[in-house]
Formats: sequence, structure tokens, C-alpha cells
Amino acid sequence: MSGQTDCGCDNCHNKMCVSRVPIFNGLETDELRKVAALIMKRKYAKGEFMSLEGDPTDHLVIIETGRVKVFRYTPEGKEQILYIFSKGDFFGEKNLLSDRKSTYDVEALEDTDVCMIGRNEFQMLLREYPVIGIKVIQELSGRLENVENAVQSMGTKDVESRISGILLDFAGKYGKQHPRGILVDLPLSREGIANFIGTTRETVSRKLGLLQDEGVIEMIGNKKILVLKKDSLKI
Amino acid sequence: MSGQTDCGCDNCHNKMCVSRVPIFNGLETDELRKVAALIMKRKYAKGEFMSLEGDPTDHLVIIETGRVKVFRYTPEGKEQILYIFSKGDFFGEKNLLSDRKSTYDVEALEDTDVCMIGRNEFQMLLREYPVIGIKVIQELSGRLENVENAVQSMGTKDVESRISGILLDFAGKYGKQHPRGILVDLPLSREGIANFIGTTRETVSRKLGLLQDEGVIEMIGNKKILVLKKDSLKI
DNA sequence: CGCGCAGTTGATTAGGTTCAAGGGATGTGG
DNA sequence: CCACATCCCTTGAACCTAATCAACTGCGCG
Repeated sequence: MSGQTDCGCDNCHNKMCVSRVPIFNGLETDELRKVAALIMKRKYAKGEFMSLEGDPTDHLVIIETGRVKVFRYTPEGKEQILYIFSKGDFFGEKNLLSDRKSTYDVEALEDTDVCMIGRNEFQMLLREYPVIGIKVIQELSGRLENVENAVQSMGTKDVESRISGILLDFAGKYGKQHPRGILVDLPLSREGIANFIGTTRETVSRKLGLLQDEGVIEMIGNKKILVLKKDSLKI
Repeated sequence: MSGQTDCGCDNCHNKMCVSRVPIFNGLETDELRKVAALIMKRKYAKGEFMSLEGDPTDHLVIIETGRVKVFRYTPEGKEQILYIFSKGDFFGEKNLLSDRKSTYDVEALEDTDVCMIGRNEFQMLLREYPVIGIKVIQELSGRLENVENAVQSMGTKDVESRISGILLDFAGKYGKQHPRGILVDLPLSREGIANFIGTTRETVSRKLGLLQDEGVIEMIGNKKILVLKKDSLKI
């Protein structure tokens, strides 16, 4: 068994999972094995809530497959989506290092598999392998940059630019090559897109319609968009 | 000299500076001494640029006194302010752990003193004292939460609410008790506030005028605001 | 195949931007 | 310490983008 990359047992399988996660990239094979031993797995069905605002979450949750949306409600009931997370992304770190409660809801947009590490185990890992801390800092820096981009976009661009921006973003993350362009599997409904970029579902609908009229995109049902002229989406 | 908190020498002075910085809070006295030895000091005059977008900054910069604005320009020349940093805040960490360049400009809003740590020294510290990494993660988490709040605010609130929000924020950070309320020393001009919350200077002017008419605030010149009814600013 | 939810489209309104001009604060030099 | 020049702020009016309200359509799922 040892020496092989995957013998099929849980531990080997976890090791595979762990090795695909950015924050454990700097570790050696035997270190990965140790980390893998601490991992718990779990599945969530589409529509299931994985975490609620105010929860004293006590696990770091790493997405293995699937997509989730991370969002908050205002007191008036408006939803603001902050992130769409997929493979390799994690959440729950805030609660593990201080005693803060979750500041957002997390909902599975599709059936989703995750790896989880308990609070104590993660703290132990951080102390034993400082490189993990550095990786986490890098990941958080990247996430920070994303949110900073969102602030800039909302602060300085009109709705049309923001829609273009998010389409480009989705194309990069979820797009597949297609004879006529890039086929994007949308993670969100029109309303979801609206709640991501700070507008209304009607406006998203209208602006997508315009982009289609201009021949920039082609809507395929409500869940896919074919990006025909990626360059015309330039922000 | 040893045993005293401050003998006046550079090293002791640096130690003082270092001990006031959140990310070094978890360290013992003799560890602080080691950190202090790595510190370089520098002053910036009001209006001076401390970092430019695209710079391959190679120092972690920690504010000791003063206030700075962190911002970006869109290709069209619109300024978006991302943070106002003051005592204890730091920037430049992104570049120290990967090879990424700075993604924003930093300008001193007043005369500012900083402590700086070089790239290699900081990496060494992180490896030697994992607790520093944890503190950095906590700081970044806090910053992330701030920006997430900004996104939510811009995505779901009208300008009046955003102005109220930023006034509350400023009151908490820069406000002093005053017989009739909280006296806030504004770090930004009207245009600066506008570029922070994603609106125009005219609109900021109008909305502040309204708040003054309602007796919620009182403008004292252009650089101070007296918050009379803090509760009426509730978002 | 039909029901229900999501998306589209239209008409109206409102909040905020833009353009334009006038007023006041800040700080510098005499 | 006052006068002046500059920059910033304020105020007004017209315009425009996007929100809202409302009705209709059609996709997608059972």
C-alpha cells in the first residue's frame, strides 16, 4: 500500500483530496498523510445550507466538488452575495483563529462534497507547519483582492460594465471551449447575478438581452451562456 | 538599560513601536526585542506617495502615527478608495509572500511615521514565530470583513445610508467626546468621501447638508463634523 | 402535459449624475 | 494680522440610468 498514490482506502483518498487543496501545497508527501488523517468528509445536497450567519462554526471547510454561494442579508432582507466558491476554496477560517461567529450564510448551489478539519486540529497544523499559515495568508490575500475588485467595480462602474465583468469572471472559472466561443455554466439565476453585483433581476435581464442583440453572447436556456465575443466584454 | 521599558535608544524605541502593533501582540518581551532589531523607521510628509500600483514593494509597512489612504484608479481615471489606514494598520504583505506587485496606491493624508520590515526578515519571522502568521491571518480576516461590509453597503444601500455608515465608522475611529456629541476629525475631503463610497462630491455635499438640516450632525469648517445624534445615523 | 417559478418586457418614477455657477474656507505672503 | 488667491465646497437645473411596479411569457420539472 505505502508508496502507491491511491490504494483506495479512506486515508489515501483523503490524501488525494488534501493534495489538491492550495493551502496544503507546500507540504511533503508524509506531511500530507498526517493532514489527511485529520480530514472528515461530508456531502451537501443542492439547496442545503452549510453554515448560517451567527454560527460558531468550528471547522475549516474545503470544497472538493460543487459550487456554493456565500452571502448575507441586510436587515431589510436584501441578499448580497459575496463569493461563489468552488473546488479548492475554503471557508470558516475566521472562526477558527478567534472566537468570532460566522458573518455570512453559505448555501450549496449544487450537490457538493467537502473536506473538513476541526478547530483544534487546524490550530495544531498551523503551529506545526508555518508554511500552511503562509499559504492561508496568500489565499486570503487573493480573496481580499477579489473583494477589492468588487468594491471598485461597484463604486466606479455602471451596471453594464459590472455584468460584463462577472461574465468574464464566470467564463474564466466555469467556461469550456466551444466551437463558437466559451460555453459558461452559470452558477446563479438572474436574481442571483443581480444580488452579486448590486442591481435588480429586471436590469440583469435587460442588459443580457442587449448583449445578445449585439451578438456578444448567446443565451442557451436560462442556465448557460455562450460567450461569442469575449473581447467585447472588456471592462 | 535592560529591564527598563524605554532607555531612549533606537532599539528600545523600536520595541515600543513594535509592541503597539497587533500582529506582534502574541510575542514575549525578548522576542519583541529581536523583532525591534529588524525594524526600520521612516517618515512621510502629507501628500507624499508611499507606494504606487505596480510597485514590487519589498517591505511590510506598519503605520505608527498618521493616516494614509489606499486607493486605485480605473482605466478611465476614477479613484476608488479602499482603506483609510492609521496606527497599527499595515500594508505590503501581499508582495512579501508571493511575487505579486502592489495592486494599489498609498498616499499619506497627513505627516506619517512608519515602521518597516524587509521581505527576508519578515519571512524569517513568520517561520520562526508561527503566532505572527496567525495574527496576520486574523488581521487579514478583519480587513476582509471590512471590505465585505463595503460590498454589501454599495450593493444594497442608497447613498444616504452609505454616508451615515461612513460617518459612524469615522466617529468610531477618529471621534473624540465633546459636550454635544462626538467630534470627528475627517480624514478625507468631500470628494475623498465620495470616492470611498462610490458617489460624487456634489451628492456627498447635498446629503451632509440634509443631515445637518435634520440636526443629526453639525459641520465645523470642512474638516470636522460634530455628530449630535449618533443613533440617527443607524444604517 | 401542465403547473409553477424564473425570466422578460413595458411604463413610470425616483435617485443620483452631470454641467454650470457662485460662495466660503484655508493658508500663505506681505 | 489682514488681504488675497486658491481650492474646496455648495447650490441649482436638466438629464439619465436604473429601480419599481405590473403584466405577460416560457423554461424546466414533476
